[in-house]
Amino acid sequence: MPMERLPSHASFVQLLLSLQPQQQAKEGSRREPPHLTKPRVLKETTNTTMGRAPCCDKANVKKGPWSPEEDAKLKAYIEQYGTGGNWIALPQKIGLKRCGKSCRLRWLNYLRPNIKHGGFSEEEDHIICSLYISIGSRWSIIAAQLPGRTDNDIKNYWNTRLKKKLLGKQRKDHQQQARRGGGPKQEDRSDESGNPAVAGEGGSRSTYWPEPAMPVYSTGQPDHHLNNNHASTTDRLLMMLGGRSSNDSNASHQSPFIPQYSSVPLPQIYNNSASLINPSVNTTSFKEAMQVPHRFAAEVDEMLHCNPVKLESLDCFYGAGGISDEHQGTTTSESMNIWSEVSPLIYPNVVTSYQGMQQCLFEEPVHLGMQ
DNA sequence: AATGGCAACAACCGCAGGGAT
DNA sequence: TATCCCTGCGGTTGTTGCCAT
Repeated sequence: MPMERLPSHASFVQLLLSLQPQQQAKEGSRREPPHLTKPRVLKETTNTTMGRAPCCDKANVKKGPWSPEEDAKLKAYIEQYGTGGNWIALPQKIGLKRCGKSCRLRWLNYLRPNIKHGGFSEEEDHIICSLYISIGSRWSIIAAQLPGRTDNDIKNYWNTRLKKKLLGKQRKDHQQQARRGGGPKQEDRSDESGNPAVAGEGGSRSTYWPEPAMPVYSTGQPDHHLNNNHASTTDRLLMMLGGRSSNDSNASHQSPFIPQYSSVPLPQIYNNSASLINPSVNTTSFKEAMQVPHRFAAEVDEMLHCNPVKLESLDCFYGAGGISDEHQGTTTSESMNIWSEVSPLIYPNVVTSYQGMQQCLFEEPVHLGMQ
């Protein structure tokens, strides 16, 4: 029985509301990477007297890729009887020498009906990016917005492709800039658009970010800062993430994100988005839920500092040609067509978050340390 | 043809949350 | 209330296949 893949607004809000406690727990117990603590040993001997009891008998459990026979067994059983609410006991019933968790994962990520693999569309790319910006690496929530996609799939896709698209473009720009000793130039764009092969899925391992397809966000209010043509994309990203503008004389080369997260009541930013998604939502909980993970901030920070000057490749997060750039033009309307088909859960969330941040910046500078 | 490097994907691991007892 | 057990999640590693040399 496949899970509900298209949650309603209410259920999505519920999901968001459930984020914070988990996040706090995660942050509080962020552990060292396995390679720093202990090697990933295939534990043949398990200590049953200390620590956590193993979920299954590791010695009698098969690991590695699933065979077609195993797949068939598992699928046939679940389709006929369901999981029975107990994954641990399931492999024994079927006669599979697999861990229950492994069975669950195999079913959810591969055998479950209506699963899509590979071939992520540009729309899906942007949905993933948008949600990643909004909520960080909450892959299960992101997956819930992409019918047929699994969190594992999306996670892999992000780690292997999307992230590299950004980083790869950053490096390219950085190199070009180093060669010229100047800032971003118009020919950068024409070079990309004139070379469609590099953006194709097939082949290129040094792909560039595809042509932006996000809508231009209308803030519905005077936007002194963002309508300033001198406002760099860097500034926009910094503000979007709750940091400060690089035009701020106090801006330093330190991470613009992490200190702010630790000291700024960032969730205030999300007031508007909460009420927009569901007016009845408890905004306090929502605000708490929408805290951006520190790890995400650090990651974006790393991207930024790869090339602290030029961030045009991240324009996809804001809209074609930027939010208020003069040359938004036709690309914007085209992208609007694409985005009109996207789940309304996603776009308003990002847009209103952005709005809220602007508001926060202009109305409550004290919260951003801009006093 | 052989080989090394890399990318993509599948799968595993450990932790935290939450329900059941 | 405390404890146990299961599930869900995110991070990470292992495996496979492709490509360049």
